[in-house]
Amino acid sequence: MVRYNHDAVEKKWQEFWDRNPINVNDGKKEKYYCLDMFPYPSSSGLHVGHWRGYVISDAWARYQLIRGKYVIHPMGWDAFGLPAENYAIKMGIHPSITTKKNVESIKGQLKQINALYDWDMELNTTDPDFYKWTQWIFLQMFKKGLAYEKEFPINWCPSCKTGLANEEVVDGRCERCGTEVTKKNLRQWMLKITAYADRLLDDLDKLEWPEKVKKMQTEWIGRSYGAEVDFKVQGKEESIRVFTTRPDTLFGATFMVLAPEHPLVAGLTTEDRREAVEEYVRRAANKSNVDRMAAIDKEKTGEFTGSYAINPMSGQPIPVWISDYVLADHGTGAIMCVPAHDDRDFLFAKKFGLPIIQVISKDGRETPDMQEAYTAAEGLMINSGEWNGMESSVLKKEAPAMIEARGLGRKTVSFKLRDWVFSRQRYWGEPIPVVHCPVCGNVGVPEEELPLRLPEVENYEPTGTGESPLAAITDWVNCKCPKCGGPAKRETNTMPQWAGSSWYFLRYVDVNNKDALVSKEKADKYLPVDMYIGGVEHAVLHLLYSRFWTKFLYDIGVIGFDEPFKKLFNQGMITGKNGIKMSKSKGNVVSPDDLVRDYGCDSLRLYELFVGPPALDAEWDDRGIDGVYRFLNRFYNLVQESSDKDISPTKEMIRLRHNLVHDIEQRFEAFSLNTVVSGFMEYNNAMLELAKTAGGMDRETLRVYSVLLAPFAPHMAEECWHDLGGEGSVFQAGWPSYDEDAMKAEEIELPVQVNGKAKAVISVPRDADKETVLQAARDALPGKLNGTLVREVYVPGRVVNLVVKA
RNA sequence: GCCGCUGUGGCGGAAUGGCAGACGCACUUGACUCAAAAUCAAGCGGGAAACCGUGCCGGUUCAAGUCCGGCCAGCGGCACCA
Repeated sequence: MVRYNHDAVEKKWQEFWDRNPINVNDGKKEKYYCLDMFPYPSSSGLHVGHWRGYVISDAWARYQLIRGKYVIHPMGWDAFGLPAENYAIKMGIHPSITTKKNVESIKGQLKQINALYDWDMELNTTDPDFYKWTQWIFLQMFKKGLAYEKEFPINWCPSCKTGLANEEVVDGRCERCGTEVTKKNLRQWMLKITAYADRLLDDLDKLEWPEKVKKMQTEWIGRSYGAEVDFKVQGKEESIRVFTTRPDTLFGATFMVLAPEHPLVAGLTTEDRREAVEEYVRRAANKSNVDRMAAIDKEKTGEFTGSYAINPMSGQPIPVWISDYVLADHGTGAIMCVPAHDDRDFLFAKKFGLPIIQVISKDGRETPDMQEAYTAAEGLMINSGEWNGMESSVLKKEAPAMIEARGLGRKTVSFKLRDWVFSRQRYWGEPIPVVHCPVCGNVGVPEEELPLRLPEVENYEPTGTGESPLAAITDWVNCKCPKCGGPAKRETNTMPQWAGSSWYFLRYVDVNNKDALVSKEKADKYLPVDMYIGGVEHAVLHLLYSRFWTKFLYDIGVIGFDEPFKKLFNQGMITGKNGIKMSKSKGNVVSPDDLVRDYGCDSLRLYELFVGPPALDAEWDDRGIDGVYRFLNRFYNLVQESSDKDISPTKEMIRLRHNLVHDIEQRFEAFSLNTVVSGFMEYNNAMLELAKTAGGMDRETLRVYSVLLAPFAPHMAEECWHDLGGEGSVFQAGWPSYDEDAMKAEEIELPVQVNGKAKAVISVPRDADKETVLQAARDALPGKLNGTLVREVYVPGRVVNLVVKA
């Protein structure tokens, strides 16, 4: 057995591909855009988990290439972000230097994968030629009123010393560092993503994405249909506006609850209640998200304001309370409470002895002594004046229009999605291109002045006061108003780490364009992304933001499509032993570098796929790589043994060839990449068996095998392709086809069951008739049929089952 | 609490309703070798066998890991969203 020298072979073909490019854009081929989520150039480098996604996408990209497409498969760097900045704070080294160094080392690691990456398209979000366009997009949003300033209590990470978007708060903690998030009243730049809420939701239907991700976005956007209803306050001018999804229960509203932060609270509070209410508001303000979530399922708390509102349908006065179970930033920050038909209102009413009026009933009668709320919209209306006797489910749909017609409120839609808090009080990000002028207000930096470069600073340390480190550079901050020429100050906040990644995929195909972020012509020709591969952790962050930006750029005519990623695949995470996430601090990081050195790129590529179903997490175990390495050696040796012989294919060999193509293709198309690899092993084992008697395999079958193997083990495939007399490159050979008829054997093996349990195997001609098969089955089981044969089942080509009664 | 995913040998895992455990790892034995490694060959769920075995309990079917109903466990998402 000849040992396959992976070092020499892989080096040889890498040089060959450098001289003879295999992925050539001749302008005629159909394009295929296969994209990886680009990495953050971290100092710890790549581990075997990063490889997995890159290998999956590269195999898919190479498959498209062999199928005759021009494949766009770029790579770049999402390089703004906290680690480089924190390192700068600690060591005083500018983030751009750290970033550059990390990019170089990771690029070296990436090259070991030998993906089809077109490095001429490489981009970096921290490159001024790139972030010029990030700023340009912001300016267009500013012009359209989609970027606006607002002061309000935002999520604040005390450790990162910056504000956060809602999407960056996970379980009340900072998505990055895990620190409990607090509230801080800050002037912020906001992006009006809520203006796109309906489209972001409805267009999910167009996407071939994992249902899980679509569902997460659906829930995040959180659309609910209902009505806004105004409740007049007794004896006062004001009215309280509520949002409800259950206007059908309006007659059952026996009290109201306002969020403690609601602007009307102070005005509604009567003197005798003031002390208690103010104390409650103070305590609620100090509660963190984590505290608030811990309070779910616990007893409700609240205070009576002393005021009453009028139920607009029944005309009855109902007390107005405050409680922290009502959220200030959802709906209108106030609710009507229908204790008979809402769990939370029921608990609140029980706790504080408030009246409960049942308005929906299954049988038209009141339920005596209700023990829990009846929340279904099913049943007949009772205690509801003119609505009595109506079907609740019907009324639920019709009530908003009826309420609107009577001038009590209006039909409306509510979303959970909030506008995107877009400014960060940190250094290492894109400067927000706005000037604050005391005369003209907020003025956008003129487009011809872009990029607005990030200035050098002495001190990167975030101030923690809500001011960016940039605020200390007075000669940068002080500037002239672009509109009136008077003295003005620059915006000192920077953009969040998600800015560049919201549009980078558009830039790859026109990476050097000085006049536009992408030319219309190239955008039409090469975009959007056909297949996007990455982890599931960005389901409501990057993937939502980039959909928003794409839709905006579509609306202003920059691009001609409004969804960035047609297909999405989320690969599972590779973990260390016992499912523990690989991390430097846990010391369980497995580097691909040694494995590439010892086993070669192809072996590691195959093993990355072989570890398990690509969508599921997998525990890494170094030992398994021996299996794929042995397999590659065996295949290599079979090729060596066969290449100089002229073995004419037997029927079995031809049949194997067609079955091979069929099986690999089917598994590949189904993205069952682990079974693609095991399929290669199975067929290799079968070929070795046939080669024993024939002295080798026929060259055509081995050539076909090499083509199929090429997306996964490109070097081995190219080597064998050439050893077998193939011309050019294996990647230009075209994807082989198969013939269904040629796949079938003349004799087939059929399992014979008795009462559904396998007892024997018979071999019959492929086209044998039913009686012949059944006779063969009976003959195969002498003595095992103790009982009366009551039924014989024959599923052609599959199974025989003899049903016997004792 | 709600939603989703997962549950199969010592391990990773495979099975369009049709021979459960493909493929691989680990392990055992043999060949080669002075020896080891590598390689090759054989074996490898339990049981002496009949048989029993895919988280548990039922059901549908000639036939269930697979379909249906009800549970249990682990992981993930959402969570006082009106």
